[in-house]
Amino acid sequence: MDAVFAALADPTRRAVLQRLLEDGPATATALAPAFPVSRQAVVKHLGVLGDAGLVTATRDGREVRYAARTEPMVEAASWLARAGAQWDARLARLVRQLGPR
Amino acid sequence: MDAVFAALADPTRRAVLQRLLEDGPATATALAPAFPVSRQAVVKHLGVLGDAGLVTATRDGREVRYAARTEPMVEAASWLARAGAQWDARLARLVRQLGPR
DNA sequence: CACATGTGCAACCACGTTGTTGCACAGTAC
DNA sequence: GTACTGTGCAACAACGTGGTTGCACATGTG
Repeated sequence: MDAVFAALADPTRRAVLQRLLEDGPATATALAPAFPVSRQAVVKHLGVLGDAGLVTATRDGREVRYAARTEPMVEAASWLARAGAQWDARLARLVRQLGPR
Repeated sequence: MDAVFAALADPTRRAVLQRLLEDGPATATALAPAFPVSRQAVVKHLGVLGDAGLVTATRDGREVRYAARTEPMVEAASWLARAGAQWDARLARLVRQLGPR
């Protein structure tokens, strides 16, 4: 949970994640030019996202293809919903959608 | 948005927030003994939560009473829902609940 | 083989974060 | 006024983060 929120706290990282969600899997090298940082920086970001379970890396020949995962996002949303359900009708509705777990 | 996720990334901070959500407003001094850190540390955490809009501070005599706000939590949940809606049915349902904004 | 290209590793820097302690200051109570 | 208690401010240490660069290594391609 720590790792998930921490990963989402960086704007570049959120942008990388969105890109993977929208355009599908990609390599760090392919991703980097779309962002104002070096390839190495993107690799580090993908590492952080990976530690949080938000992306998976699969090797394909000499390339490493990164893909987004939604599971941790659901869990994060679930935490938010449960924490605030008592005080916010919208979050309470989300709890009913996601289940109390 | 950065500030909200960053604030939620720290476990102590999430615990403080939960405490405020469950037991209602409280002062930093009253809160501190419940956590394994000094009062000053709690004050700093409340400051971070405040910068993210997750708590508000209101002065009452010589005391400062902190209260939780759910608005940023809804926004964070909304970001998660919209980002992953395309790939996760649960998140897509949340988007319908929260509205596309 | 020789060459180009994608990855990985390491060092390094600047800066922010989390936590501490110590002390000053402001209200409240006697 | 004096004493107590809640806040605020500042300095400091330790550590993590985001970013860079440089170079080695692995894997395809001519």
